[in-house]
Amino acid sequence: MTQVPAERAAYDPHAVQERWLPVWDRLDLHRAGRRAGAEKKYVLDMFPYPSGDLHMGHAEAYGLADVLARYWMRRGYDVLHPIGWDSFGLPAENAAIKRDQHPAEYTYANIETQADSFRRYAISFDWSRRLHTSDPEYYRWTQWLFLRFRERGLAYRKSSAVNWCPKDQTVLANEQVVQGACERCGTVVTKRELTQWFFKVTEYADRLLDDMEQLRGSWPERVLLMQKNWIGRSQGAHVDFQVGDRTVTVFTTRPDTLYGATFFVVAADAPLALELCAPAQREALEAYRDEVRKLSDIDRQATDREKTGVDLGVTALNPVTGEQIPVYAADYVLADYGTGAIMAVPAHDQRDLDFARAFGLPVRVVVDTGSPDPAETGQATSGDGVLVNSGPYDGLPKAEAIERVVADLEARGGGKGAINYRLRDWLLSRQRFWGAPIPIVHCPSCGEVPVPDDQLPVRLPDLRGAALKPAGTSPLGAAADWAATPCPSCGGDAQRDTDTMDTFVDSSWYFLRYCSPDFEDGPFDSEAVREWMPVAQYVGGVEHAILHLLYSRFFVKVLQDMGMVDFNEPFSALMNQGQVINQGKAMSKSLGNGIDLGKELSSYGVDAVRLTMVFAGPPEDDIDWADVSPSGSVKYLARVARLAEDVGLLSGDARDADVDRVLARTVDEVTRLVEAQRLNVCVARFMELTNALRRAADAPAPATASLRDGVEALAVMLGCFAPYTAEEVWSRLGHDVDAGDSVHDSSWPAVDPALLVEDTVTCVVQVQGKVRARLEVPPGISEDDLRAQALADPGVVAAVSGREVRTVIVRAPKLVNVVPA
RNA sequence: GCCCCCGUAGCCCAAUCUGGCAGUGCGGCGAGCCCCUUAAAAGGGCUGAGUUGUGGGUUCGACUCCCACCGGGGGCACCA
Repeated sequence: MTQVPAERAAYDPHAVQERWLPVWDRLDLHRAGRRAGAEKKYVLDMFPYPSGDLHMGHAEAYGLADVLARYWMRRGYDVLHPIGWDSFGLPAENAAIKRDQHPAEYTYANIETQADSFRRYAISFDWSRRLHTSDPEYYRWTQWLFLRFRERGLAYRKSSAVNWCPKDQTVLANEQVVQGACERCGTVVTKRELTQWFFKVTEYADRLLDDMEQLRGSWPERVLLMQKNWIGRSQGAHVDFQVGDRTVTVFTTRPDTLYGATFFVVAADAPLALELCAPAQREALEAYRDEVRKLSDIDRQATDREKTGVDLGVTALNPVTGEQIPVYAADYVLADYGTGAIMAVPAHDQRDLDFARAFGLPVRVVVDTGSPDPAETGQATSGDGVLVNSGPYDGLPKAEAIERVVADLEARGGGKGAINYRLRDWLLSRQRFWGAPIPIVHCPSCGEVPVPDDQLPVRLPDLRGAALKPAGTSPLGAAADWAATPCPSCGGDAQRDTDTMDTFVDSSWYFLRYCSPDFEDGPFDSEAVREWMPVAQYVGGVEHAILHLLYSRFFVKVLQDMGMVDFNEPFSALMNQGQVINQGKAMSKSLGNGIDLGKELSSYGVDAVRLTMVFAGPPEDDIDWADVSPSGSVKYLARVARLAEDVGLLSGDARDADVDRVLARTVDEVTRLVEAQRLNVCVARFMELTNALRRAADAPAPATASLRDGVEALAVMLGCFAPYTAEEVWSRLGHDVDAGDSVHDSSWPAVDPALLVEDTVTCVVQVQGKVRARLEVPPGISEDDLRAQALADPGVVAAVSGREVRTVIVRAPKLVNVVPA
C-alpha cells in the first residue's frame, strides 16, 4: 500500500465539519427554485415536535430523506426540501406549568436548539421556508380552514360519549386511543358525554378507501392495510324491525340469514335500550347499565368475556318471516357502530351463539355449510353454503341469497342494501391551552357564530404557569377577559369557544404551506402548490399510519372539492423508516438504554453517524445500536479521504478499462438502488468501489485519469450520504469549493452504456444440477456452440463418466445442465 | 382468534421479484504474516467461518415457487 505521511493519516471529522459548514451556509445550495426550469421534486420529512434536542430517531429519519433529496438535486431536479415545527402541543404546556412559564418560551427555545442541530447534521433543508404551527401567521390559516370546513358542513358540534384521558384532562379522537389507552401517555381512557367539535371524515370514507389504489406500490403495503382496516367498509343491508310501534333498523352483512334471526339485541349503553324497555324490566336494565358503565373499554372489549345482557320484555317483528323475537340489551353490541342494534343469528355468528347459549335461546341453522350443528358444537358456521329453513330462499347459495333478500326487501319496503364503516368522525376539540383556538363565538341570541375572516387569527390569551393547569375544561375559559367578546353578528355579549384544536389539524396542511410560506391571501398560493405538490417522497414513522396520514388525505380531498388544489392525494410515495433501538428494546429513560445523539456526533462526527444509520440495514428496518458501530464508518471515511489525497497527487492521463468498467457498473447499480430506496446496499457498493480504486491506485503504473474519474464520481454519490467527507474529497481533487465549486452543486455521474457490456460471461456447466465446470464465453454465443463446448469440457466428461447423456438444457450464455441417463 | 411480514456466516445485510456459481460489507475475539511508524502503541493490508429455521412437494435444477410446521416481529380484534 501507498505510504501515508503522518500528517494526513489522521482523518479528523470535526475539522472537516468546521471547515465546510460555514462555506455551505454562504453558498446557499439547497434553496428550492435554484434550478428553475428543471423538473420539480418535493421531498418531505414529517416535521418534528420541539421537545428538547434532536435524538437518534431524528438522525435516522432526516438522514434517510436527506439522501433522497440530495440525490434528486444531483440528478438535476429542482428540489423542495423544507423544514418546520409542529410546535403546538401538550409537552410544552406541561413544561410551562412546571416551570411557571409561557409554553412559547419552552417551544421556541427548543426549536432554535433543533434548528442548529439540523444545520450541523447537514440536512439539505431550504431554510427560507421554515414555519411553526404555533405562529399566529400559521394558525390564522388553520382557523380559516376550520371555518371553510364548517361552511361545507364538514365541521359540526354534537353531544356524544367521547374518549376522555383522565391524565391529560382532555378528550381524544378515536385514532388517538390505542387498545383503550391514550396514545400519548398510556393512561386508560374513559368515556364522557360532552358536546364537542367534529370533522366529518366519514363523508369521505369511500374516497379515502378507493383512492388508496393510486398509492399501491409507492406506499408501504401495511400502511394501506391499516388504513383499510381503520376505515372498515362493510357491504350489507339495513333491515327494519318493528318493536311495538317503533321501527328499529339494524345493519347486517348477512341478510341471507334473516330466517335464522332468533332474537334481537340493542347496545345496553345506547338511549335506544331505555326507550324500548318494558316498564317491568326497567329496574333490571338500569342495574345492568350501571354494571356496564363500571367496565373500562379494555375489559369491555375482551373477546373471551362471558356474554351478559338483560331481557327488555318486548319483541321485535322480523320483516321477512313475520316472526316475533325477544329483544335484549347487551354490552357486546356497540352503541356507535352501525345502528347500535342487531338481529342475532346464533347459528352463523359466534358472538350471537355465545349469547344464545348463555341465555337458552334457540339456534336455527339457515345456511347449510356442511359443518356440524352449531347448537351442538358451540361453533357458529359463517362460511359458504346453501340456504335451508328459509322459505322461498331454500336451495340458493349464500351469495345469491344475499342479493335476492336485499332485492325483495327493497321491493317490499322494510330494508335496503347499505354500506357501513368502522371509521368515526374526527373529534377535534381539546380542553387544553397550547393549540389553535376554535374561531367560533357562542351568542345567547344568535347561537354559534363564526369569527369573521378579517378578525383572524383569534390569538391565544397570555396565560402561563399555574393558569394552564388542566381542570377538565379548557384553561382558555379562565381567561374571562379574553373569552368575553361581542357577537360578530348582533354585537351583544357573547363568549368565545374556549377549546383549542387537536394538533393533528395543524399538521394536516403544513405541507401545502411550505409551497408559499409567506403567502398572506390564503393558507397557500394555489399556483405554488400546483408547481410542487403532490409530495414526491414523504418520509416518517409508521406510528402515523392512521393518524396524520389519514387526516392529511382527508384535508386534501376537501381542499380538492373546494377547488383549492387539483389533486386528490397529498403524498405520492411514502417511506417508513425503522426505529433506532438499543439492545433489542426501544430506548427509554426507565431502561437506561438511551443513546445520546450529541455524544455519538462528538465521538465519531456527523458523517460517520449518518453513514452508520443508512448502512445498518434496509431503511424500514429497526436499527439496534448495539449491533453497529460508527467507528467502522469513521475508518471507511478515512480510507476514502486518504484515497482522494493520494489520487489528487498523481499526474498523467492514463486510463484503465477495468477501472472504468467497475466505476460504470457501480454508478449504474447505485442509481437503481437509490431509486429503489435500498440505501444500505448503496453503501456496500461504495465500499467495494473504494477498495477497487485503492487497489488500482497502488498498482505500479496507476491509471490516473480513470482513478480521478472514479474518486470524483464516488465523491458525488457519497456526498448524498456523508456530505462533509465528500466535500473534503472533492476539494482534495482540486475543486475550489470556496469559489462555489461544491460537490453539493455537482451532477450525478454519467454512465457510458458501452462500459456495462461484458466482453465475456461466465457460463456454469452443471451435471445433474451440480456445478462441474465454468466456461468463459462471448455473450452472444449460440446454443449449439455452447452445448458442444460444454460437452467437450474435461470436467464434464469426467463427471458424466461414460454414461449416456439423456438431456442437455442450454440457457445461453449463462448455463448448461447435462443430465446423464 | 384473524390477517400481514420476516427466518441466509458471530452481526447487520445481498442474491428471492424474474428458479440456474450462496456473496458484499461490518464488528468482536483469537492467531499468524506483511507495510508504515517505532520507545511503544495506534493505523493499514492479507488469511476464516454456511445442511440458506425444519419437513415435504413441484422441477433437469430450489435460498428463490407451493404446502405444512417451528421461531421472531407487526397489525386488527365483541365492528354485526
